[in-house]
Amino acid sequence: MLSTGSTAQSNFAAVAMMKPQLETLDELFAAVPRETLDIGAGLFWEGDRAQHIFEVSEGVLRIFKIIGDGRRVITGFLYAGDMVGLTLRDVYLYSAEAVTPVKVRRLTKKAFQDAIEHSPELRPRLFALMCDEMAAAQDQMVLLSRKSAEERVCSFLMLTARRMQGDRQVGRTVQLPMSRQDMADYLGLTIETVSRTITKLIARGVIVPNGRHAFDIGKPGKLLALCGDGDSYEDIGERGAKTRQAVWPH
Amino acid sequence: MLSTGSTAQSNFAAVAMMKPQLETLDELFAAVPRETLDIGAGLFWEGDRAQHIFEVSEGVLRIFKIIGDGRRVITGFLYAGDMVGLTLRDVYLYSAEAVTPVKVRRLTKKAFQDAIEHSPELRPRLFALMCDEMAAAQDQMVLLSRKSAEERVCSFLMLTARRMQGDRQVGRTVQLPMSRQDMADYLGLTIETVSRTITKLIARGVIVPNGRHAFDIGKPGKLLALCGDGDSYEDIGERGAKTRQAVWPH
DNA sequence: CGAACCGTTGAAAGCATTCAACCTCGGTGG
DNA sequence: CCACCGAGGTTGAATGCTTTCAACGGTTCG
Repeated sequence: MLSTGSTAQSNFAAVAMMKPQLETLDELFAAVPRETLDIGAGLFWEGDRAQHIFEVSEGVLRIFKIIGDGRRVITGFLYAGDMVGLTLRDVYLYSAEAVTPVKVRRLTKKAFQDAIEHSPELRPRLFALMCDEMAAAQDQMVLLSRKSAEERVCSFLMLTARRMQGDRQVGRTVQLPMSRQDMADYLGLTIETVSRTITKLIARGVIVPNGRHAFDIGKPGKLLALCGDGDSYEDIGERGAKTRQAVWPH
Repeated sequence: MLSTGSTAQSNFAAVAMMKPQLETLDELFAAVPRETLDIGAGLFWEGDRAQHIFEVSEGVLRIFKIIGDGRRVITGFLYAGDMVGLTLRDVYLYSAEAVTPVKVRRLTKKAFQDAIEHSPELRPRLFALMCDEMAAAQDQMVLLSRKSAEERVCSFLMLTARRMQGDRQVGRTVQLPMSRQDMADYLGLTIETVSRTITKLIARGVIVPNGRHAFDIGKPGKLLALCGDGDSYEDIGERGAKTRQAVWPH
């Protein structure tokens, strides 16, 4: 499938000739022209033949699955720098749509695989990326499995705030480019519950509205405590001794 | 699928001769002695330094995270042939315990990485494995996000039945080695809800108890329809005028 | 200006949880 | 041998959080 031989034709060759030692996955896509997606436009659909790998270079994408009777589950939001469509299967397992105007670059799966296969630099980076994705997926399972509506919304605000850092996070502002419906479908709630929860957080001064799709974080410590992750940091909390089980003697 | 004692033997020979072309990830572990875990014993804990990669060669393991106030979320069950501890981070992101008596083999992370790095055969296999894991994680997000208690339990039964296939699935029997509490923590429900749901499924003849930790599937078609994945197959049930919303958004 | 979309708010209903009691089955010890 | 016990599992009733149904407010755009 992926030969190590010196038969490095394919469009990867062009890239390799210009700069034989790619060091980041970004650079892999650098030579490709950017494509534009309007708000709401689809990049690909669940079930489509998976022929390309994409890199988001601007904007926000939502990744989702739909089950039988129309229920939608958003499994993630992707920001600039994230990669989409990473799979070995022959079809995509989810759909991708633009939440905001989006710019992406695409590589054929084959080109991407060749590049990875030929670059000992890139492989650990790809591996790390997939590990991060798994970690995020597990955190999301925790959220969906055991967190209350308030904890879910607070976790989402914190996550998004963290993501924006270095990007455009001015002070303590969180940008939420997606609709309430998107948030609901990501958090496993209804649009009404999301709305009500946000209203309550505002009333308590935890967050301060700044337009409908941005909030200033009024009480960062409180917000963090309300995430329900309750590990360290919880200066505000009162919950007593935590029974951290003894380590297994083996 | 599993490496039995005898194949382990021959693989060991292959490795001993320094045969450079391993073809499956299984073989990587074949030369390593197996370790035994009693029921309930931990393999590693969330936060431990991640120094090893494990392969389950026998039994069932549960993977879980615990948040602040004792809430536990089981993110997966691992069966013979599955790998555990796959991460590039320096600490494990979850804990692993034995549900049944378990046998595992371990490789240091470094040894594993070296093997992968030197084997063009193995890399795509590892990649595929991680893709499968992501796919499973996303299915679980769908389950936790939008499925009813009944749909969750049925999905779990189907999943487990499928996993057992070829292994020890005799006829239409599903083995559930884990406790109801484990099931609840995996499905994002309480133990009582799991119990009640199972009772109802039995009453309807969808499943037939066969000891407390095994069920015969009385009505496979019905069970499948009740999973809520609602793609084809679901004409078996009665559930008359189900407002089958337009199928696909494109 | 009105229509459509998005978001908020209110009231009622529903599904899962919580609290509590009871059952069942192995294991144990008198 | 059998009574007792404890863990795991089941069942019942009440509570509660989120959902559902419905109406209203606000903003954007033709």
